[in-house]
Amino acid sequence: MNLKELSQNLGLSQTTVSRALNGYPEVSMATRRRVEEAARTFNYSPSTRAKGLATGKALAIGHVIPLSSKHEMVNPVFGDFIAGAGETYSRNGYEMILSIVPDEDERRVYQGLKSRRAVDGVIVHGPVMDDPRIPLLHKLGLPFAVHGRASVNETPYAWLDMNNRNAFKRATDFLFDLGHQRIGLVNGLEFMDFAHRRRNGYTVSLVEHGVGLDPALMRSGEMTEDFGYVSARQMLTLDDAPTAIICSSMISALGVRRAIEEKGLVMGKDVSVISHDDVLSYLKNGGETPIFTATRSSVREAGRQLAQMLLDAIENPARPPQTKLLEAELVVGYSTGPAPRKD
Amino acid sequence: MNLKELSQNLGLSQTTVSRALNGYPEVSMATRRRVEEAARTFNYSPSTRAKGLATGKALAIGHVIPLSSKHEMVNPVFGDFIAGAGETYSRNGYEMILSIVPDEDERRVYQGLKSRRAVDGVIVHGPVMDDPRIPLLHKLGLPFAVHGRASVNETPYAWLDMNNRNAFKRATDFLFDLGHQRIGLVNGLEFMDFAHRRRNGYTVSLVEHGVGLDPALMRSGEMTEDFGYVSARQMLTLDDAPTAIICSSMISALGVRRAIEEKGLVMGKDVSVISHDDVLSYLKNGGETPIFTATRSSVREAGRQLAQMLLDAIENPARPPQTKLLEAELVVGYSTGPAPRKD
DNA sequence: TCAAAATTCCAAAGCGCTTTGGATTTGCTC
DNA sequence: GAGCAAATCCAAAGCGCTTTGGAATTTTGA
Repeated sequence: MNLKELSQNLGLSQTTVSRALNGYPEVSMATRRRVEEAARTFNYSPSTRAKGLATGKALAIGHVIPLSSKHEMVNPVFGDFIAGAGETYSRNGYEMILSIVPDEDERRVYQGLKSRRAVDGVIVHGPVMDDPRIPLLHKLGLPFAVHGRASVNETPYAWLDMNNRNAFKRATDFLFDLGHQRIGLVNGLEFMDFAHRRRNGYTVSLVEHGVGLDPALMRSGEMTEDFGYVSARQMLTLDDAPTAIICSSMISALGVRRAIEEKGLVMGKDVSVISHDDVLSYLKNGGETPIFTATRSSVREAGRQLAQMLLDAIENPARPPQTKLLEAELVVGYSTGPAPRKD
Repeated sequence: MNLKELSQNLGLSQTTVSRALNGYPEVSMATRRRVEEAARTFNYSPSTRAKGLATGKALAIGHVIPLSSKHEMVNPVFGDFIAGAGETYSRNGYEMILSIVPDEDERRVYQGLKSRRAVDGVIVHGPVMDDPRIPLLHKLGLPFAVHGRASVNETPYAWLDMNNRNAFKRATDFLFDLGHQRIGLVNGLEFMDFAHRRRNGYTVSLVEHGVGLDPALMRSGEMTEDFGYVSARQMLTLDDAPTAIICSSMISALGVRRAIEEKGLVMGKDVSVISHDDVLSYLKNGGETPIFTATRSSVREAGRQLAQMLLDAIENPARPPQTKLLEAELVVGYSTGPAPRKD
């Protein structure tokens, strides 16, 4: 069923039917109802392609997920982020189109999306320090919004980020308050912007508390369970082992816990652990009282909001780019406790 | 830059330029080269929308990810699957469009995709037993392919599945060979087709070995770390505790291991564990020698192949639906060993 | 050399929609 | 009941592409 058939069926012109369906005022209440009714029974909806051609809008947003050729890792956060963004899109009549791309092809993909006029804008995932995609997208004139930030870039752009620095500073402060002095960091890859900021928050707290940085307590890598395990194990075999560990992801926190328990220690008593919790749907942090003390910020909610920001920006290109910083909350679970006394 | 501008620029008609670009024979080698050259320098590529309108193809495949309103879980497997499928699409000039949909809206979404002519076909994710989407898609006349299978459905359809039954039968057999007699199962939700088949494989092996089914050793639930932990802990406190546990997911296997170690037992010695490993990029199962003995089948590879099957089916609608059953390999790691002697 | 066959190109229609510019009808006012 | 504004509707152009049906040019064969 297409517009022509529908309008013939109703004995109206295509114009009138189109207007009725799109809420234009120059059509009577009676006809509008009649048209809507017919559209429903014939299961008509306008072809996105044709509509797009006519309006010049794509009614689609692109998500380009980088797939590092080095580590071949699909960001585990992305499923939930996409789920959030998808809610916003479907509420606004947009499609989401997804490309998963080896990072050396990224430039080509953005150019393709632009020149094929396939999308009205894109979401940038997983920004790295001084991310080259930002000047590229500026140059292409393709509206975009970044999940996270890319330090060092000077031109303004739209982003939504969790306050990584602050979250990790607070987490570290919290551990100091509990009396810990030796605090380890199991971080993500630090060319990723978020990891860089987290380290920064951690560092600042140490400095403020007059504690020197110890490279042996600061690890950075792909956030797998095994990475958490290996990192924590190494730290815990040090003569001067940490009494607390801050961890960038729930998955690696599981590994950290394993290392602790393997040593016959008790998490939350001998060694405290704070993790960051993205509130991923398949990684629940316990029930009412969380297992891990964690800085918590829902990545799905971030998806919802950032998508909306991008749609707004597309709607209203004149407005300067919006930005939004979400504060993580600190939820206290069983994995932290007062520093054990040195005896 | 659009076709018109490009052709004016070259002093050719739109027809000729279009033909040159699409590999039609009625254009000389010389002009073709000239056209291709120009397209490249002007960074021209045809608008997908316009092309789709003209050809009647959408050049897009839809992925509708169900989001159960009950558990709100985004299937953690889906990121890697999508990554695989995406490779196939981009190689074939297709876009992937994604909808994440509360399952009560699924019907509407498929109808929408169809009536908006937004996609040429769809991939069905996460089939449940006797999945209603299959008759629905048949009725809509929307080409589709299923990742997994949906038992009980009678009409033929295209699918690609891992041989879940066989994998879990082999895993169970393997444990019997090692002398285990009490074997637990930590399965996914058993209204999901894959989980149902896995349980089936497990059951058949037990029966063949003359071992009765014990409900206390068979758990089914959302495959989180915590679910693995809780399930294993319960089993291990039984008087007649299992000496081996088979687990449907690496994530819950981590929980199973935790429960084992918490009891002061050693995995692979006191309690053997076999997991299914989807080879997710963020959940590496150790290095050369895997940590967990596992039935292994790459979900990313499944994505690649199923996408190709769907494209073939769209290309060639007359052909009867293709199906493909992938066998999982059994990789032996440190988590299994001979059954401990009863003393 | 000239007609027939290839080769190379083009004008225009059509895909399904929106939107402009106008035409027709209806409802009021006096 | 004439005149005018408001309400209601429509024909046709245009979005950027593919493709049909032909026209113009070149090559070939006798």
